[in-house]
Amino acid sequence: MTGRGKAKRGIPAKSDFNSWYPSIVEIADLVDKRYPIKGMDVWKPYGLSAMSLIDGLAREQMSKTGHSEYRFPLLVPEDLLERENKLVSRLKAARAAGVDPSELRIEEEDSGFKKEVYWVTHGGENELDIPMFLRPTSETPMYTMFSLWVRSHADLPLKTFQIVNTFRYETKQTRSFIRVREIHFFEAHTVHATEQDATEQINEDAQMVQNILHDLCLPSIVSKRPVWDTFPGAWYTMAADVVMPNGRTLQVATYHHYRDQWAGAFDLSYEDPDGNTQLCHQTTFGMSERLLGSVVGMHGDDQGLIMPPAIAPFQVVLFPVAAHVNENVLPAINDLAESLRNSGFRVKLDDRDVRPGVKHYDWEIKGVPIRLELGPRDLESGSCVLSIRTGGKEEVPIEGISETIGAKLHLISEELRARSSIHIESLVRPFPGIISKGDNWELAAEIDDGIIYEIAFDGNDSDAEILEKLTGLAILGDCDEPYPEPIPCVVTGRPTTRRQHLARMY
RNA sequence: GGGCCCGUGGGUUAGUCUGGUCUAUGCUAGAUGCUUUGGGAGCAUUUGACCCUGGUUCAAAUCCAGGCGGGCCCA
Repeated sequence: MTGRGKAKRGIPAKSDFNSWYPSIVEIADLVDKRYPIKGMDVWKPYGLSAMSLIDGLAREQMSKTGHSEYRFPLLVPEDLLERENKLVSRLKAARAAGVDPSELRIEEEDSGFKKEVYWVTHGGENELDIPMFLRPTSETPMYTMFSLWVRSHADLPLKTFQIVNTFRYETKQTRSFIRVREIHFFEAHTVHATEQDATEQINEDAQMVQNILHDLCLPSIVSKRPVWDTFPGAWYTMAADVVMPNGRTLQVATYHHYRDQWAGAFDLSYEDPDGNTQLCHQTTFGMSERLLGSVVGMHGDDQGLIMPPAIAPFQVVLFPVAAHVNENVLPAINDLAESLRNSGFRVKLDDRDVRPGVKHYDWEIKGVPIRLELGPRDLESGSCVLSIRTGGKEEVPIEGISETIGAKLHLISEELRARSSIHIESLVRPFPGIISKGDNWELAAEIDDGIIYEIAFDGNDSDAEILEKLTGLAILGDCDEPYPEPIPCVVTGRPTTRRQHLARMY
């Protein structure tokens, strides 16, 4: 890390995160945002490769836990949506009334879902009898088929997933990977005989999310979302939030326990061993390219991206130095690249005819964990020079290079985890509390921008609203790590172990 | 949902307020040649732009209206 200082290719300082992020995704060649539709970027090979590796992590988890990959159609006929809308409306009304949903009449209420989807209304020049929409998520198409597939308890559990593009007509400001209109979506859907089985699936989902985030070197806050922030049709929603450098949280994974609510709407039932018909219990688990967005946001620095080794499209980039003065350099580095490739590393040999400095900067911006240069001097000494993206440059022997690289990659992952843990800890602080002033509430002390506040909270919806109005922040929900001892709730004063967070969400 | 701002080569930018050698500036990126290679070399040659439609005017990148596209802030 010597002799640097000036901005590279106009990358804004990372301290100016709101400028840095949109610049870096294009400068590092992850996406091209110039496609003329808001919120629909072109995936460039480097970005797509990183995303595919993230998908690989998800597939690995799915495979280990007995999920099978499916692919459902993109288009959904409008009439199927009616079931979903009725379900959502009914649950919404039930919540508002504080009544058990089964005791409620079904109202013809438009859930508003229609506004968020893209519609296909024509086939050629002919208007379609039944319009179709582009899936915003796949409950509707999948559950329609599940009800055909599931007949008996022997068909359960049914554990499925797919990785597809989904569409949402976003009207808010879009951001690459963070808020997009064409979403690269991972969704796992499971069907179980009992609520308990479904609950166990939720636990399995929680573990899988942590496994993936570990590989991405990202700490997270896992919360059970408040009732008003629960996915439509779900019994409850769990979410993992990553904390971005500007202190805003980014929801990167959700998993929902549906109980038998969706099964009721989609006639999804099975015959139990006693010959009785029972409704199924379901879960879903979703992730998206937001995982890549959080990797970009969390690990990058003023020099560019830093790719965690688990998903770096190239873990090692090799380039020759002064190959023209010693004709042995090129064959030697080719051998070196080949041997690293055979050891299982993702390797790129950059033999472009440009000066070495250019290559250093290029690959630094793209966040390649290790750059390896080999020149005439190294041939003499039987060594090569490694530049580590998280810092440091050193000469190492070529003998045993695969082991050396493997160890370095491991250290880089550890370093990234340490950095992001420090980062998240520095942004989460205790809440100063609120004070009652007659009918009004006031903050006990000023709160800072870009900080996540931890609270003990045991209040209801309107208590939460007081907090959210006062702070301009949102409640993430019940953290999966409650307080060991009860603490007075910041609003009601009742002792509670419910640890929650207030944050500005993306 | 409410408000504000901006559209000039691939990127970035000057020019717009005050219409006129603007035949449109600089940087960067691209191409070709020479040359160079252990952290962004140099020289020469060269490609490439006023969002669209209409209006005002002798004259529009510049003023006006509408459209399209993009960005920001607030609820």
